[in-house]
Amino acid sequence: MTNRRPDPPAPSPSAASPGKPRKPRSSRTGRATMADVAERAGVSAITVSRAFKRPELVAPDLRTRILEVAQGMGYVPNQAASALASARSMTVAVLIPSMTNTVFVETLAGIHDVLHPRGYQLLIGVSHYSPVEEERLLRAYLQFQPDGILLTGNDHTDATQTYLAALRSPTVHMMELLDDPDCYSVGCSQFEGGHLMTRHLLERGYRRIGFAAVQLDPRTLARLDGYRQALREAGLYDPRRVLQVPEPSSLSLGAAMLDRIVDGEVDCDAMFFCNDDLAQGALFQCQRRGVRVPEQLAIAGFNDLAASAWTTPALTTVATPRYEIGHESAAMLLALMEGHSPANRRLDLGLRFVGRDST
Amino acid sequence: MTNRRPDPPAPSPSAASPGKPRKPRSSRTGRATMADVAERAGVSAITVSRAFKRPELVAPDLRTRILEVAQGMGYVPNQAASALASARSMTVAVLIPSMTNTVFVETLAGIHDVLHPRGYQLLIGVSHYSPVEEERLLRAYLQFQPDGILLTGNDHTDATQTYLAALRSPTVHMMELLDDPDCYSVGCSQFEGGHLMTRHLLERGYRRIGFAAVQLDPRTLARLDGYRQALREAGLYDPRRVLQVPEPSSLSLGAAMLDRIVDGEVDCDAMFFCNDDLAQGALFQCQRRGVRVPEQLAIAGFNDLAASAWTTPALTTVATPRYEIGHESAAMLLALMEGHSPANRRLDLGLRFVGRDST
DNA sequence: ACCGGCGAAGTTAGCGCTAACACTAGCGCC
DNA sequence: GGCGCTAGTGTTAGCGCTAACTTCGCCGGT
Repeated sequence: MTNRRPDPPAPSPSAASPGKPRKPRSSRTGRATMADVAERAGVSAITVSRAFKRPELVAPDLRTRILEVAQGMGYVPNQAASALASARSMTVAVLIPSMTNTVFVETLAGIHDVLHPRGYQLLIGVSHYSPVEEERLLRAYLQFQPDGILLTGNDHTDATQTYLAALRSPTVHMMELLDDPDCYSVGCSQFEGGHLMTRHLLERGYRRIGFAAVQLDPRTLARLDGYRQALREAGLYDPRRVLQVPEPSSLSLGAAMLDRIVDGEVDCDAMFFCNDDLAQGALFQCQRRGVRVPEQLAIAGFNDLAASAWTTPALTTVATPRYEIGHESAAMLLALMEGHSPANRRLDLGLRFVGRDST
Repeated sequence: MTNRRPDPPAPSPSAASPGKPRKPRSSRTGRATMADVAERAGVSAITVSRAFKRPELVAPDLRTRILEVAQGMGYVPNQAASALASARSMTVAVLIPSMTNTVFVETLAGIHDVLHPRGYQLLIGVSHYSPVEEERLLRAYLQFQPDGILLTGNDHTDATQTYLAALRSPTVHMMELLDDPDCYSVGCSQFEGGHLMTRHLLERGYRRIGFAAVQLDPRTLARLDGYRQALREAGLYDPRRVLQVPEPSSLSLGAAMLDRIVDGEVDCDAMFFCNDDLAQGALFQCQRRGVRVPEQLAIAGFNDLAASAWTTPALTTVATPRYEIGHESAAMLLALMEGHSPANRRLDLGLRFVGRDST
């Protein structure tokens, strides 16, 4: 047993008299500190630090002993102190528009799978598709001095852009591909996706193709552009076939939109919903109302969510590489954080058309 | 126009010569510090600190001026330094089993809505239903010295329990209700939910009621217990009607389970799926195979996900108050973090039976 | 005049850790 | 036998902020 006896306690246990500078162990938090571990192990604090952070610099046996002592004392390194001293927070801020949308959750998974093994923690912020909220979140997260930042899309407030420019922190934009050569981005072309699906519908012989959009999401609008261009190329574009609503997408919104379509508000033989949620809602509503899909109305979605393979009929859609987007964005960010410069500032991961029975 | 001119830059912008101890502004990170703001505003650092954190202690005009100066310099407080000095990280660790399961995402939303306005940041960890992984995550998050901890369920490793006991950090367990009087918990009775649904099926006249479970989730097993007890009370329990698989739940797993049931592996006239994902998958598969629900087979789920109202037929299920669980857990944690003791250590938020067409 | 009290600022001393350098053996080498 | 070299450890000096005092000035009451 080593000598555990601390200096005798101060006369009054409440007020810490400013007496001797050397405290026995454990600060106000009651947690063991690195100095406590060092003392117990008979080494200096820096050696304990190295045993944890730079193991190759410490003799193996000593390291083992230090880790044992630390474990025995329930020592946990203090990340705040480490971040302050080393100017590295081992933290990455991730801003996404939504967490109920599985698209972004899968992106998060991809990010996590790359960054977590390297010791980075994610600070996840949900902007609810609002650039202003995004700015607020960014400001909050900057307090953590994140070593890197992952943003969704390129729809940011001026203040956000200013912050990012003033900061030296590496930043990667996910989902959309940016043209700005100073920005790093990983994603796929939403425009191309819209174009792709519309061409498919044209090939299938549909001539009165509608588009159903929610306005919140800028990616939706890029798909709309693709749709528009494809129809213009075919000489079939008619703005009256575009149905746009301000609400966030949901199954019930898709159902409601289908009602408006079937009830004659939009004259079309095929409807391209800007995402699978809406399309699924529409399909469900078709079942309820007895609308035959695709005979009476063809329905297409976007994203290829899990349930889209299971609806009746199964939904034609475009698969987006969202896990990969997260994965590759994180990999690119990692490279930037480690001072490398990635081969490509703009990584297009492509899209995959998924033809099923609904068209 | 106020004077915006900063001190002239150091002669050599690259290497900061180790000359005078007084640095002009901005440390190695290049970011403005509190001292920089203080100097510019002509006050001491502590006043800047107070202007941000304890506004009531600073004269209003001075405070306004300080905030303006800070804004102009792009100053962002350093959370690591603040945490170190104040022993408060303004951080809460949240451990959930899954992020693809919307149940937990909605819980997160509830947590966020309470904690975010109070300035707390969430550290979100996903354990993938593994107590060992949960322990690893907890250890990682303890480095952040979180001011509070939110855990899911009560299925933890011994080491996790030890950590929590050694720590003084307030902890609230979500989802399940714990009997331990030393623990705080907010949730609903999974057992009661299983019992409730099974009673409903009995009332409807079903006599050969099966249960489909995934093993990963302890909450699932509690529902199974409720099911078992209800059937035992009715003298109708038969273990051969319990279908248990090890995989994580998904639509396709539900579909696969339905196949096994319909193909004769389980003799039943009603099937209680342990969650809506499985039940939805089963319903989809019924449509494909032409199994009439509920005439040939009744199907029930658990949780009441959004899509369950839209399937054909609509799914009978039990609604769980997951947003509320998150909300109330966070509220309880907040009380604990602020030193109050909540009225109730164990908050049961109840369940709601949702009868629809599938039974 | 004097005092107490209060509101509003400043001073001092760390929080727990790590960068950067300093040191000490022990080794091989000409 | 002194040199350089490396591996392994220690010393020093902060990182940027805030708790806990201390100080200052002003007010009103007696």
